[in-house]
Amino acid sequence: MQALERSMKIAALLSDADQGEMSISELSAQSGLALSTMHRILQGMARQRMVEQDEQTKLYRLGPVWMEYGLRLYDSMDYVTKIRPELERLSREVKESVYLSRPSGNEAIVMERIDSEENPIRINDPLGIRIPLHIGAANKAILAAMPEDRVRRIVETLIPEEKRDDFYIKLQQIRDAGFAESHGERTPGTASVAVAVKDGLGEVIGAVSIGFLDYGLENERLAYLSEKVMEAGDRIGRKLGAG
Amino acid sequence: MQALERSMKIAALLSDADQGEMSISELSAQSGLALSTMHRILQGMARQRMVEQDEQTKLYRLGPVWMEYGLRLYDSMDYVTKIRPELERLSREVKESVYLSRPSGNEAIVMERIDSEENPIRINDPLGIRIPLHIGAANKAILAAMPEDRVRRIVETLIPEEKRDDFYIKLQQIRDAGFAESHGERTPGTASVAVAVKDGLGEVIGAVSIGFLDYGLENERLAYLSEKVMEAGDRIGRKLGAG
DNA sequence: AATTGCTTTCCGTTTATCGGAAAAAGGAGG
DNA sequence: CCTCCTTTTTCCGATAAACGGAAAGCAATT
Repeated sequence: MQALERSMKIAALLSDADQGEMSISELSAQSGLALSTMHRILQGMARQRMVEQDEQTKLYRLGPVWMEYGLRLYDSMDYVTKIRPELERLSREVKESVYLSRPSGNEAIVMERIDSEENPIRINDPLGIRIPLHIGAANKAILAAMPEDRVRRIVETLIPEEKRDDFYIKLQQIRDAGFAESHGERTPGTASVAVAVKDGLGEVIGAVSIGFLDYGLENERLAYLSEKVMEAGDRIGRKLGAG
Repeated sequence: MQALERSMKIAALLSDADQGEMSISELSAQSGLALSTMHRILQGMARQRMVEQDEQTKLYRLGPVWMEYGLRLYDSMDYVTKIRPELERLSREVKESVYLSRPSGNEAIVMERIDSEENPIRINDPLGIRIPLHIGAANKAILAAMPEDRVRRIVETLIPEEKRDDFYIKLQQIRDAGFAESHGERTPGTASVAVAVKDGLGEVIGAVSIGFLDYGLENERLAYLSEKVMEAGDRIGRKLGAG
């Protein structure tokens, strides 16, 4: 099944590209595939609308199928009707950017971002990026809310042996506090607070988080943000629990 | 490149499936592919995370890559920061569901939906579906705003020869009125009003529309909605034009 | 007009895909 | 607990489909 493998590699390259566009020779160079091979695969991908080629510049970019299926999945997950309005509310309350992440394997995908309209500062984690589950407040909140055996399996693949005990202690602190916080873990100068969200069956379906600048922050503000993020998490959980 | 073709066919089947899940034998039956072939392809797709298999039920469903790339594309299009807040505002104003569609070939994809929190009635076109450009108010608004040669090419592939003249007249009416409306075209009992949205370069990037129940509707309400949708279209256009 | 830097097509070789058939795994019923 | 049936997974030799080097097109640039 190497055609698929190569296609997905190409999709990944395009997704990370500067303007989301690359020439056939650039792709060939970066992937190590021969030009003719690359050309043939791109033709095939284009027929499936996985990529499209700019008529003028000949550059390739990702096609519409990704969004098509992506949006359908998104819409099938109660986001639009149940979760997003709560995120909007939280964002208006705290006047900061608010995120929703969703676990997927050993990582979480940033599913949703609401930028505060009143706060010009944008930390702007892009939607769709994957972040390992041990990094950041949102992901640690997710881990802390998962059943123990699953946590153990994930921790054992992500964290070197000698650091695991510290990490388990950290997770327990998150459970005790009811929220997770991180400072400068992914982006220097920024911090975030987060809580996990469970569906009606008790499954962890993601985490709500607030991202903000970690500069000259008073303790009261931090307490306020963590209070608000917990409230939002509660409200979403109740919405999902009720059906 | 038949592996790709088959994979995308499978993705399409899964996307249309009941709960978004199908067994390998169901897939094999519906696609006409041999079980072993289907199994091999699904394994390959699973390695690329295009599908995932439920550990208990063995059923397959679409994997996370679609959302990953879909969200990144979505985020690269100014939706989150510029367009969505205006849709929220429009939805709050008119207390109805608001949509954003985006053209892609001869069709448009429903990119965004804001359900009014105060109005319990949900028409609920799902996100991600493709609708031919000659169907519905939003899509006709898009067509009416496109350059003439492009319109002609699209109309000639979508509409039978004897009905084209009527259609061109309809498009001109939309241009004159400044908005498009449709009644029961896709879903009986529902109607919508829409305007096209252009970016800074004058390219049509989509249409904003309001969907509502077409029952006992006074003329004033219709005039109000069309007025509001045009205002929202203007605001978005100006945001995009400014950069 | 010639050069350069790309994209696209050609085509003989080879290798990865194909799918029928057999094996394994899971349930349902006795 | 065992048997029968359904569904999933693995095997493997034949074959068609992908491979990629090289040549041909195409379009700016000098």
